[in-house]
Amino acid sequence: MKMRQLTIRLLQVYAEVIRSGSVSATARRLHLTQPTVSQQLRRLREIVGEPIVESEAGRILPTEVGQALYQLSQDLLSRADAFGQYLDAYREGERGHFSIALVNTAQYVLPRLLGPFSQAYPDVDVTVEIGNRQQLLHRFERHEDDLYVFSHPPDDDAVLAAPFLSNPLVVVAPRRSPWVDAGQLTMETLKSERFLLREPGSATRHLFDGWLQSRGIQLDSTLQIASNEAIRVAVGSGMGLAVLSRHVLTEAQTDTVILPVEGFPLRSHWQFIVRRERHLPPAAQRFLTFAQSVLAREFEEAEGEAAIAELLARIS
Amino acid sequence: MKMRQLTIRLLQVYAEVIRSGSVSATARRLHLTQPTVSQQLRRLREIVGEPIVESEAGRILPTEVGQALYQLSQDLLSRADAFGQYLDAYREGERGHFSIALVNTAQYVLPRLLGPFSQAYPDVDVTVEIGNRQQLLHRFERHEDDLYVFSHPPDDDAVLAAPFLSNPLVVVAPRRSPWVDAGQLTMETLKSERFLLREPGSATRHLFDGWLQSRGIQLDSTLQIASNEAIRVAVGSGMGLAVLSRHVLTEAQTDTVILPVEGFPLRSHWQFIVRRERHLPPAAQRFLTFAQSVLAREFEEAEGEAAIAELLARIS
DNA sequence: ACCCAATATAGATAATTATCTATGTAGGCG
DNA sequence: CGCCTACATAGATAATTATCTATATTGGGT
Repeated sequence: MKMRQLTIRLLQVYAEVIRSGSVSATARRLHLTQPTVSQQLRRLREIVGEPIVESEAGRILPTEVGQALYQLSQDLLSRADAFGQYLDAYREGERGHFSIALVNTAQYVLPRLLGPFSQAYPDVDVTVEIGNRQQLLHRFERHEDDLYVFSHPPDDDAVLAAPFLSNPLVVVAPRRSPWVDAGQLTMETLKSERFLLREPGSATRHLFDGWLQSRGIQLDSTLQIASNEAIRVAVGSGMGLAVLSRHVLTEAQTDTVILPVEGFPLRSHWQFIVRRERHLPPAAQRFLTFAQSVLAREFEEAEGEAAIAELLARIS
Repeated sequence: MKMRQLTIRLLQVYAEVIRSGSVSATARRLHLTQPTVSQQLRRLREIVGEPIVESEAGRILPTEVGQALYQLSQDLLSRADAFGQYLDAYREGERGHFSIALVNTAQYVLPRLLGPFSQAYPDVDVTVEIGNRQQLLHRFERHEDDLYVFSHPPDDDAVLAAPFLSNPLVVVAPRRSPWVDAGQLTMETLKSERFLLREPGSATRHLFDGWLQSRGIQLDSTLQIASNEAIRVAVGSGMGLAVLSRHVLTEAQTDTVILPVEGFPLRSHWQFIVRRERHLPPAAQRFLTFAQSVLAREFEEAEGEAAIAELLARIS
C-alpha cells in the first residue's frame, strides 16, 4: 500500500461515496464533476492495491477491503476534525496555555483577575510565576514567559507596557504609633523611625529609595525583610514603619494605620509587559481582553482598560 | 486549516522531526535532503495555520499546537498502519471472508476440509450455503458465492472446475435383503425392486437417471425422498433399495449393505467450481490451497490436489 | 430492443508537491 | 572573533494531483 500518498481529501471523497452509494451524488454534493470522483476512486484503489468498491444493483457498495477502508476513513476524518476543533478553540484563546510572571506585590491583585478568568475559561492552563523584580528580569531576559507584571518596565525597548492598575505606595504605622492622628507629616520628620524595607531587588524598595534620594533624605535605621506580608505583620506588632503597596493591606486589618505623609502615596502602576516581537499565545491575548473587562467593571480603571487595548492593538 | 491537503507522508516526516528534534537527522533517516524536510515543515505549518515548532537550544521542539499535531500524527499513522497490516493479512488470506455453496451430498465431506481450515485460520469467516443442485445453480447464475461444490459442473463455459474428491455412487440395500450375498448382480435383475430416489433436481438422481437411460432400463417402482439421510434410514428399515454416495454411509451403520451391481459404483467427483472471471477473495484461495494439502495428506487424493493446483494456476 | 441514468475512460491543463542543488543565516564553541 | 553545524530560503524541475470537458460503456427498466 502506497500509504504516503493517502490524503485526507481522498478519504473525504471516498467516505461520501460509500455513504451515498453513488458517484454522481457524491460529485454533486462535493461540487465536483462525476468523472473527478470516479478518478479519485480509482486513485484510492491504486493506493490501496485492492478493489474497494463494486457496483451492485445500481448502488456502489464497498468490498470487504472497502469496508475496512471506510472505517479507517471515518476514524481518520473524525480525528482530524477533532484537531481542527482544537485549533479553533486554541485560536480563540479558549483552550491552551500561557505563562505569566508576577512581581511579589502583584500577588495581591492578580488573583482577582486570574480567578474569574480561570472560571470563565476552564480549558486554559495558566502557569503563574512569582518572584521579585530581579528574578523576573532574569526570566524576562531568557524569554521564559508570555506575560509579565512589573510595576516598572524593564529597560528594554523591545517591550510593550500597559499600566493597568494603580499601585499606590503608602507609609504604614502600627495602630498605637504616636504618629497616628498627628496630622499631616513629612518624611523628614519620620526619618529617625525604624523602617522595615523589602530587599533592594524589589520594585517597592526601588521606588522608595529613588524617592528618598530625590529628596536627599537618609533613613537612620532600616531592617530588611523579604516578604510584604512579613513586613505588614511586623509593623502591626510595633516593630517600625514601612512603605507598602496599599493593596497589601486589607480592610480587615486593624493593627496598622496609613500615615498621611507629604508626597505620599507614591504613584506607581502594575503593568502588563510583553515583548514586542513575541507571538502571544491566543490564550494570553484572551486573558488580556478578559482583564480589560474586569478592570472596567470591578476596578473602575478605565485608564487600565485603555492601556491594555493599546497594547493588544500593537501586538496584532 | 486546509485539512484536505494533509497527507500521511507529511505527518510521517513531522513525527520524525519531533522524535529526533532535528531537521537534519530526519532528513538523513528518511533519505531526504535537509531543505526538503524544512520545506515539508513549512508546508505543514501553512496547512495548520499556526507555528508548530520552535527551535530552542539547538533542538527543534513542538509548540503547544505542535504537540497536539504530533499526537494527531501518531494517532493517524498508527491507524493507517493497522489498516496496512489488515491489508497484508487479507492478501495472505489469513483474514477476511468468503462464501462457499455446497450440494447436499457434499455436506458429508466438506466439514472435513472446512473444520481444520477454520481451526488454522480463525480470522477467516466462511459462509457455507447448502442446497440441491437446482438451488445452487440459481445461486451460481446470480454470482452469489465465491466457491461452489458440485458433482457435475454447471453448463457454462465461464467456469473452472477442479474435481477434488471421488464420489462413488453405490447401490444400497437393507441388511436383510435377499440380494445380499447373492453375488454379482445387474440392474436389470433389480429393476422390479422399489428404489428410493432423490428429487430430479439432485445430482445423484441426475446421474443415476442418465445411467439408466443409457442402459435402456426403466425402474418399476420408485419413491422420491428429498434427503440423503432420510433415504439411508428408509433403506435401513427395509423400504427398498437406493443409489447413494458412498460417503453418506458411515462404517458404523450396520443396517445397510452395498450391493455389488454391474456398472457400479458410478464414478462421479465432487468438484470445486469458480467462475473464470471472478476475483476470488484471498481467503478463498487460501482455503483451496489448504484443501490441497489436506487431500494429499488425509484422503490420499493426489489427483484432487493436482486439479486444485491447476484451477489456482488458471485464476491468477 | 431501445433509452436513460450512472459510471468509466480519455485527453487536457493548471496547480501543487516532492525533491534537488546552491546559498544565506544564525547559534554555539574554542 | 571566526568557524562549524544546523536551519531556512531561493530557484529549478519532474512528477503527481485535481479538475475539467467530451465521449464511451454499461446495466437496468419499459
